[in-house]
Amino acid sequence: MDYFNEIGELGLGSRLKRLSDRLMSDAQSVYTEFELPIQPKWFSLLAMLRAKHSVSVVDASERLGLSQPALSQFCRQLLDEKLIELAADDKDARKKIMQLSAKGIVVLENVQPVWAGVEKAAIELSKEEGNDFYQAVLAFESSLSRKSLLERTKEHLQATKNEEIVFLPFEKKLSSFFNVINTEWVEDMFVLEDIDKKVLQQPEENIIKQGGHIWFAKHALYGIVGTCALLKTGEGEFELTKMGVLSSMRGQKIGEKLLQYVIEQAKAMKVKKLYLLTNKKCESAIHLYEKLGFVHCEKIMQTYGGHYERCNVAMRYQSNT
Amino acid sequence: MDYFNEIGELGLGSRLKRLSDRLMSDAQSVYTEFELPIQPKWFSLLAMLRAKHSVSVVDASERLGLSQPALSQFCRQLLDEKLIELAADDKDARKKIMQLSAKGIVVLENVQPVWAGVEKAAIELSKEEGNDFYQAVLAFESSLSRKSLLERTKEHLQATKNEEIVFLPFEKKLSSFFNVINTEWVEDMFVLEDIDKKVLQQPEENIIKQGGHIWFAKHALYGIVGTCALLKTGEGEFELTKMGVLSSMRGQKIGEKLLQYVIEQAKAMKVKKLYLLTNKKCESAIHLYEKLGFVHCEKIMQTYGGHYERCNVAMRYQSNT
DNA sequence: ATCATTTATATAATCAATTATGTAAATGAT
DNA sequence: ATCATTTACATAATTGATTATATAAATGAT
Repeated sequence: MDYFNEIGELGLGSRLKRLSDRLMSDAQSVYTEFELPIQPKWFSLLAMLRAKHSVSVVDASERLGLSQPALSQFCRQLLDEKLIELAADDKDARKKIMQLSAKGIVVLENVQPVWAGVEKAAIELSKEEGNDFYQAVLAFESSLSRKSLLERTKEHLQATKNEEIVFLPFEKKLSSFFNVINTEWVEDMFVLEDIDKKVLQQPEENIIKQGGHIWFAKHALYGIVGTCALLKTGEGEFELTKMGVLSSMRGQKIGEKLLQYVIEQAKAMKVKKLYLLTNKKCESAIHLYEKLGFVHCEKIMQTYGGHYERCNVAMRYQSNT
Repeated sequence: MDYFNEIGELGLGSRLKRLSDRLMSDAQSVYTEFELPIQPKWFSLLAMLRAKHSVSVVDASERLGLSQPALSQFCRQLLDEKLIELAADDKDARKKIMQLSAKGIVVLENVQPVWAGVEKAAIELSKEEGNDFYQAVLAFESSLSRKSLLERTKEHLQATKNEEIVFLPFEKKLSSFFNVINTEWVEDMFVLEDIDKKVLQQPEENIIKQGGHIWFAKHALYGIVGTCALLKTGEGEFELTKMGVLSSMRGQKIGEKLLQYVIEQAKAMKVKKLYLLTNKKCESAIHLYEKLGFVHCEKIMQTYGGHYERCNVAMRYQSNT
């Protein structure tokens, strides 16, 4: 079964690639079948030389929409086959003017009937289902040259790009995000321990069902890009933990907005004690905690510091209102 | 200026290639612009994994219309990026079942909005000129799968393939054929001498204007494939010379038909003496001459043999009627 | 059960294009 | 007139796919 039917217009590029490969390979077979002494890749250049008599390398590359090195190579190959000859330009000594040799003229004349057959077949194919595929291609190309796919895509996405971050509460289907976003930064700074894996892989069991909370930061364009949890460690006592932002999205204040949101939620829930345990290596995080109202606290360290191997910093939220 | 507009449907394959390259490169730019951590070439596989959950390598290659090694490589690359995981098949230990990893699921979710933007842009582009380009592509694909371009081309050419050879008298625009066809075999057997070049490059001056004749054999499918000249060397005296058939067309009795035709023409012109000068190396040609009524002749050798450096065989046509 | 054939995947070699870069000639601003 | 920039082309390195081929597992005929 053909999967491209299921992804629709989104797969148009790959689909066209497949289509053109099919046509090109059929053309290749025609050349083989009728033992024509030319390669299909030369086709457009040879057709042009037949009609226009002479072109320079760069000129041809522009007209055919191929790179200059590609034409430079065709030129050499056709020279080897003696199908073309080079002439100098009167005004510009850098230019190489390609033109058909006597042999080239003869070969092309003789290839003509086969090309005519391919053309008839292509026209038949193009018109078979009522509409004219060839005309549709021309129309599509002209739409494309008015405004490229990239520009159009950007326009469609621009609107969403600057939308605010929104925050979502835990849902089962978001579990993977909690795991992946945290795994990324923990592995980056420490070694992922078994206790980490357990919590990250089963956040529902280990956080939510224990009375804790998890939130996610969602960007309109990039989806879920950050997460943060509150682990319940006693009545009205919560440890802020597993806060992370995708590395590709850092530097956009997403962490700050997320932390702010979590603090607001904690306040709304009338949390009595909000604290966190971390490590000196996490400098930028600590800087952020300090900025939003967490203060270093020896008492917290003594009470909870032992829970984690890598803990050497403990902070408590100090409401400044 | 775009040369493809001038060659029409014949250039459809190359044109579609260019079009798909443009779309793919735009897609590439979208990925770069929005810093998505996936490569465009993975797109169709990832889209499939997102929808279908799991596929084997060969299964995916068939559904996507790519080769198995291509999918095998995508599989490795996606494994390196940790976007997929491999599972074993219960029944077949050879199979590798690909499925998205937790990271893969997260990345794909986050890529989703961008894909949606590309899709919107593609739909817009496809429908901009009234008709629906996407639908036209589907229709074209279905026509193609009913009967390929190759099959259709063969059908169109089959009719002409078995048509008879026809013979044409000299025309200025056919000069190149006289030159190229003869140059090919002469260079193959001997060294092309200055006298050869002169006659071949200017057949009108050196043969026609001297009262001689040139004919060409034309194949319906392959065009001009053979040529032969009668050089006037006296009143009612003609030397049969410069007879050649394109090497790619040998073994199809074209030489025989051509020689037969030239002999008929000579008879119709009431030629008194028809002879030829050649070299022992040209065995198959000599065999043909003998078959059609030429006999070895010492007198011809003495009279005309000195004209050519490489002449060591002389023959005269002996009408057998 | 055994052996030949087929199937699933991997690896190597190849191909047709690209991008990046270098060289020489032409252009154009000072 | 001179020098920096641009243009035309060539060459090297790279990419993204292919075809050809090898290996191991499964299938199926005897």
